[in-house]
Amino acid sequence: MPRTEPIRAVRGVRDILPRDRSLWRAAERAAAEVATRFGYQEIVTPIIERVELIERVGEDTDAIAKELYRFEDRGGRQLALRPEATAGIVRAYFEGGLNQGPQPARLYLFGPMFRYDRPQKGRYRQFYQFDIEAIGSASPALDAEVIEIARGWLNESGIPELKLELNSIGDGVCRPAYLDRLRDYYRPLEEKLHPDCQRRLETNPLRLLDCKVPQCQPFKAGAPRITDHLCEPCSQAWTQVRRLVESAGIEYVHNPYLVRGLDYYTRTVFEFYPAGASGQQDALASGGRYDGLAETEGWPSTPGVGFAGGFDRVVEVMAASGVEVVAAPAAEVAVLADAGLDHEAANIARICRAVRSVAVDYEAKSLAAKMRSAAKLGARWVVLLSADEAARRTARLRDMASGEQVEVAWDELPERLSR
RNA sequence: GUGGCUAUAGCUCAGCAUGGCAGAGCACCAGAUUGUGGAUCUGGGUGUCGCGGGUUCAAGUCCCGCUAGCCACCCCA
Repeated sequence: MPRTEPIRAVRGVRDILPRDRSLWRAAERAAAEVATRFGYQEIVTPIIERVELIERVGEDTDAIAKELYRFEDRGGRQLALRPEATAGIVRAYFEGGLNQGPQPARLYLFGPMFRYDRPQKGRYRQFYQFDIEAIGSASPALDAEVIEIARGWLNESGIPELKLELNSIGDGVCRPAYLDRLRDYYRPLEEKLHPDCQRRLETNPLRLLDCKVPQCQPFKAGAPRITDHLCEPCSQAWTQVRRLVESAGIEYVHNPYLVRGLDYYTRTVFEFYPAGASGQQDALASGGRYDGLAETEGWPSTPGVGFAGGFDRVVEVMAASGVEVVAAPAAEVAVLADAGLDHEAANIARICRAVRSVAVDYEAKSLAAKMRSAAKLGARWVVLLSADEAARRTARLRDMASGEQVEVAWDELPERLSR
């Protein structure tokens, strides 16, 4: 028999198997419950979008240049697998007329996102996010609200110890003037910066602040802080957000180096880390305000705020912190019939399914082997059937915990199983 | 996109330095058990040694290329 290489999964993707699924489900349930409690409704948007939608909002960034999962469809359209949810949700907000309903539109979404980079631990080409967006309001109260939702989700997922970092990056009014100050500060130091940062100095000076290269670190402390140079509206919003977060009982640290690289981000930015996290790579959820995004997409200027949280990493942290979800057995009842009684076994299973989950073992194996399988399945009961009993329309019901076994008429099985 | 490490049974891995019969544990199957379980004992190997090429009398082992995985960098919209 000729053999070929078995077909394996595509590079950088993975399966979530039944044994892991219960933990994922717990994280998803926590997300949906918290979102619902805050009046957010679920939205589902396509995982494919026009490449312009993604490129428009992330032009020039490495992320788009190198990591966008893009392709051409059969009609020659340039498409991308979405790398994040916000751009698509904002598009749907206008296309679906949510801009004409009560504002803000409070929305949440679960789903896979894609990035085309080299896989490593915790970074897959297909990964899963929980996304929250409040679109159509500039109120700082919503910044605090989405922060509270993020914390609520992580807490209810079983991650109580969190670190919240918070910052404001101003807006189109005050940021340009601040960026000039930042450039003025860094220009004399240019030669001491590493090459990427020398380039950033002119192209994207905010990025200088969250550079992680050791040689650039000494200069950060003396750099001007944007929170000291906010315009009046931004400054008031910054004060409000902090006050609201505090009154929600949420501890945070102001990290003046927390930034976003793209112009449409405004004011609030935040990230949640697990308590012990040191590096920048461990953010469980990150978000902020994006008052310039709708306009970037070509829609009417509309404010919005939200966050995205990664299930892959959250589930990892849950497992590491000992969160355990009792997995339900695949079937509560296993039906084991002698050879040739498949019909009768299926009938009995159908009867029992009125009250319990039931799986039939149709394999041609010894009874001992079938009992072994039933035990491993976690079945609480086993229904045994021989030809004699089938003729009488009875079966033996065995309680796997006690080992008690009684002969029962088929019709009485549901009653006995529901005790 | 860059660098390092790795690839042998369904899974985890040993064997490779110094080329010479394809191995272990777990899992799985069967039996002990005149049909009844997760424990125990006994038996069973289920394999293109990732793929392709090269060196050699001989390659799982040495060399080259490719693919994939892991780790880190870049980046994380």
